[in-house]
Amino acid sequence: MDNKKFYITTPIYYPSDKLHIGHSYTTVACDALARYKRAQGYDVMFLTGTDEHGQKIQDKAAAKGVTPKQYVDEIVATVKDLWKTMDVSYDRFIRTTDDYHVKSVQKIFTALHDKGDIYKSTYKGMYCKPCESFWTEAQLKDGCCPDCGGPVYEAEEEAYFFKTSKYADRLLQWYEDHPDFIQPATRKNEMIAFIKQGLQDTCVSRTSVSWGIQVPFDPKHTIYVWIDALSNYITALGYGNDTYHDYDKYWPADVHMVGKEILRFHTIIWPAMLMALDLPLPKKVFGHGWLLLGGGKMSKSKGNVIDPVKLCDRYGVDAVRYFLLREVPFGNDGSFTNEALINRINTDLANDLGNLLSRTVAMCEKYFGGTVTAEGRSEELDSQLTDLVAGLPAKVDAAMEALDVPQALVAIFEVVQRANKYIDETAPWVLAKNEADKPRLNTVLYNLCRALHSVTILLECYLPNTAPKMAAQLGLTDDEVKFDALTSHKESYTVHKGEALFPRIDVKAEIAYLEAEDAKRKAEAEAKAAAAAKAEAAQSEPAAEITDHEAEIDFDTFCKVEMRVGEVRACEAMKESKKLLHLTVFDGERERCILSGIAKWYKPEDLIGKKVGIVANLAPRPMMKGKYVSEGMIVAADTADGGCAIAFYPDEAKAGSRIH
RNA sequence: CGCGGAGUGGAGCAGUCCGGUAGCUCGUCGGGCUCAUAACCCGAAGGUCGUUGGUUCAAAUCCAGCCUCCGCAACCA
Repeated sequence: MDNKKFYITTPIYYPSDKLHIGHSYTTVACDALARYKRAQGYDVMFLTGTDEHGQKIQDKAAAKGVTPKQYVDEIVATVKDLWKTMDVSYDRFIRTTDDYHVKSVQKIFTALHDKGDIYKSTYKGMYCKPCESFWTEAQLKDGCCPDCGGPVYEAEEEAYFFKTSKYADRLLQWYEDHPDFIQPATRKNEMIAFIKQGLQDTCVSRTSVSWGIQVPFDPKHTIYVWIDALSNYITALGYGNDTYHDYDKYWPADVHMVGKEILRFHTIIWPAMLMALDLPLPKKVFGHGWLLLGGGKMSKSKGNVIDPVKLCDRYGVDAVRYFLLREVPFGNDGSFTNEALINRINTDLANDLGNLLSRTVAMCEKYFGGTVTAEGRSEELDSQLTDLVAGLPAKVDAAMEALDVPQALVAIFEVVQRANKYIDETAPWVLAKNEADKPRLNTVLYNLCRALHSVTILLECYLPNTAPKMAAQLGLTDDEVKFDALTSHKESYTVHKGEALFPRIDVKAEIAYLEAEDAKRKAEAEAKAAAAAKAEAAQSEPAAEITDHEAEIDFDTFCKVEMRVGEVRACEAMKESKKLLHLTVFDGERERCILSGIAKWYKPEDLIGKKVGIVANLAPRPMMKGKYVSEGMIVAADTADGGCAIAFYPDEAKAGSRIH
């Protein structure tokens, strides 16, 4: 037993805000796996933590008037509280601001640089001046800075790059040699496809962000997320530092549990980094699905986050844990609804499990004063229950080995349901009426206790609060709730009736209550947003709202911009893009093709025949990998809601007229 | 033709690789029981398996085309 180790990690979470139920989902799943392995006698290291650097936190802190460290300290405290509330049994909590991590990351960065796998180049991206931030195209919101909504322009800065591309072949080979490396298998194909379409080297430093770890040999550079965050999995074990000394014992990790959105980084960049460092790769990376809300991903910007603390307060930690572990299918997305949560609690926990314990214990007390024994009279029927119970540990184990936590719970509740049926089949209340049937009655109740005994042991991993309550009612000792007891024989059970495990929830009343709460919350959020908008509007009457002033230009420079009236001769939606309209505009001389990102706000028929302003001397720009060339720009104003409004010219303005 | 996923009774899903009476959970309806948290157990109704065509004795399953939805990528000069 002493050599068996199990190292499991959650992602490190970004503490720019309080965590939501999605984070709880990942962490609780890891907790169940960690508890399970511990119960099996493994030496477990369960790591979680926070990824605390970066622009966004710097901004949030500034907005609040505190230092970034003060800001994250506060959030991290709530994160730790949450895990305490949810009974998450992590062994270690790493913060990327911890000194030892910072030093280790600098060592790793230097080592990669010395090896030639990190080189200096320039980073090109979209830059927002007021925010001093680079954004990727994907991060932009309607072509503007996602933070301030202002315009962005192409810019470049000096940056260090990691040679991810160098490892493409080795990665593919690794996947082939280790078919279980990426879980679930369907995602593996995505990763392979992604690599095959050509890997880019990864930008690993920024000069425009200061809240982060300095590049030791080039202090104006800050190490950008990847090397800082991903390496937490080894620095937390003591790699590159003297704070911990567990690297040899636990690395490589058995499982990195991650959301599907970051699976790519964990199966491509991270392994490539490890290859570059000549370190072993983790055994498995599991990309779980999302807990969707209203069909979409939970996100703070949508205001549709569920606060796990509130749920735990109202329904109990184990109920929430059960829902998370059971409801989201293995590797797929699941959805969170109040109804689903309450149904799960009522059906599985209250009706099936809680009630089974309640009726079993009640009968033991009523008919035998609390003690039932292994003696008695068995019948053929019994094996249908007892065989299922005997086979349960193996089923749970198979599911847990495959990281399929929901399946493990399914197996356990199969036994619970079979036990309920067994009561119906044997009708103990009928047996109780006849003294001659007492031995039979004893056996029936003993079998039920035995079934509940096994269920109690196994459930500890998933419902750490409930299992001890069950053990108390079943009169189990500490030794008897260990995994060894799954296969051992117990002579007798002496039970003690206790409180209901899970009180049944009145569904209608509860839903009504929750809907009222939701409405209240929404109204508050709207009122707040409205007030904020109003305040901003009031404040910004003259100029404050305008953040994109350009440097003053002289008249000649202005004249260089050739704006003319153009007549839209044709306009069509593009099948290749949801955002672009394909316009054919007559500029007085010829028809030109202009692609404009206005499809969201204008239909083709709104524009055909209209006269619009165009920038006529803008350099033609190839778009969509050169499939189209856009020869100009439609003049339009931004609107408050992020949309745009095109200025239409009256008919008197002829196509080709200069606009000044 | 950018990559990928999905379309199965009212809802959510399995089954598709390896063709052969369409299954699970919840919901609905009917019945049984009274030990138990108005819980438990049994039964029924409800689906031309997105669509069109093909292969086959036989297709949810294999092949081809089409439609719709969802990610990612690209894209708002």
